[in-house]
Amino acid sequence: MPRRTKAEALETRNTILDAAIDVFFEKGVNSSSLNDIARKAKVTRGAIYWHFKNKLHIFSALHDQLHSYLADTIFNDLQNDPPHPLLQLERLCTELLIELQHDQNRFKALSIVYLRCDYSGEMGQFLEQQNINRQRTINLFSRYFERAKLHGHLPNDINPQTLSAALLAYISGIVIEFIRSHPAIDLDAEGPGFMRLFFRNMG
Amino acid sequence: MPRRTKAEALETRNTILDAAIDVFFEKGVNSSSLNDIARKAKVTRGAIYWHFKNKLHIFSALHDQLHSYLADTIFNDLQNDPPHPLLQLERLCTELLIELQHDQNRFKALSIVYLRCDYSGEMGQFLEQQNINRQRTINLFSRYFERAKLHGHLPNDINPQTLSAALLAYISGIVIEFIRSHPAIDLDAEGPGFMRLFFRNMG
DNA sequence: TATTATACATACATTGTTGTTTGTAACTTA
DNA sequence: TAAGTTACAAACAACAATGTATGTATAATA
Repeated sequence: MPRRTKAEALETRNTILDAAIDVFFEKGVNSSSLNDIARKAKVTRGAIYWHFKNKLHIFSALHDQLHSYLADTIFNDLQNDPPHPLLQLERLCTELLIELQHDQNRFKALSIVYLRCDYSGEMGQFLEQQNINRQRTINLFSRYFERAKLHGHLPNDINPQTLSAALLAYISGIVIEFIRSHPAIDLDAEGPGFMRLFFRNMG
Repeated sequence: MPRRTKAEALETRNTILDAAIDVFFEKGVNSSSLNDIARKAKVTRGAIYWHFKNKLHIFSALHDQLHSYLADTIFNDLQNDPPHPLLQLERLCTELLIELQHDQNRFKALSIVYLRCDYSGEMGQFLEQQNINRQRTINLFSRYFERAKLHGHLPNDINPQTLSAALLAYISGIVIEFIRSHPAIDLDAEGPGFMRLFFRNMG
């Protein structure tokens, strides 16, 4: 019995996005049909085509909402201007890892992005976006290391940009191995040790 | 003008596999049809269905041939029984990174595995295989670190298994970032620096 | 309150892909 | 050298998914 009010329509849109996450997580982005998503959301494909141009645009919406999170978290953490930037950064990274183990939605989202989609063809555009975000993250990490250098907590021969890129690679690696081998790795138990290893000879 | 001799048939099979790598790399595993592969290999789908049960079995053949490589390389390197295991391991990892930049086929294969396929459904079986290989690699890395400990090159409070897992995550992270951001990262230039960072506080 | 735009559901036409089946020329082997 | 088997090609049937077009009840609006 259409038609719905505007608020209800927005709700429908969110219902579709939530359903898409579940379906993408179960069947993979490519093998998920709009019918699958529609059934999960208990609407028809008509509703989906009303809110989104096609499956790519659904993924795009999910991708956007995922990708601001990391940068925002780091940016907020940087506002604290801590006296021990390295310790602060280590704690932040450790928390991010542990959080991943407990936040089911973030796990699903990252699992989709890293394991359940295929960035060929039109999906390639999202790689570019991920690279932009990657550079931003590296720059944010750098701020910690530059501060650490000012405090004399870091050897002079170390390049903050390189170190940041290394840290990002390290974290990405841990996250991806965690997801790929799930549930073989316990980030609650091993996460802090991993991060300690990276930071142990700096502070 | 069939039929071919046995040697020619094997050649056809390899032609199909080579074509599959190219097509998978271009269109992604999921979006590649057997017709695409057939055209690239200049055969018909009939030939493909003769040699392989379906697309999954083509991928399986590629996956197998890819996944023995890393373990073999490390295993061979271990035979040298070097006096400075840490330096040796650092060199090995650095070489692996640099090689990736120059070996087009390995790049394509890793790009397919990390970026151009979707491990949902039946493809999930390959994740299990990757985990087995992951454990094997960690165990091989551990051998280096245990030797280093014997030589007194490593602090006693460090667990070789954890360190190996960390190293693998680090390398995986670098490789994946390299592939995802291609061609933004130059492993010739940055690879050695990345590895030095990991090993600098040990030897 | 009449009208228009909205928020969908339903139905349809098209297409691409898959697995299978059938056909066939040539290699192999007894 | 004939029979059987192999290594494919070509044709077929069936489905599944997509995009679109149409229908429609209702909210918004003037």
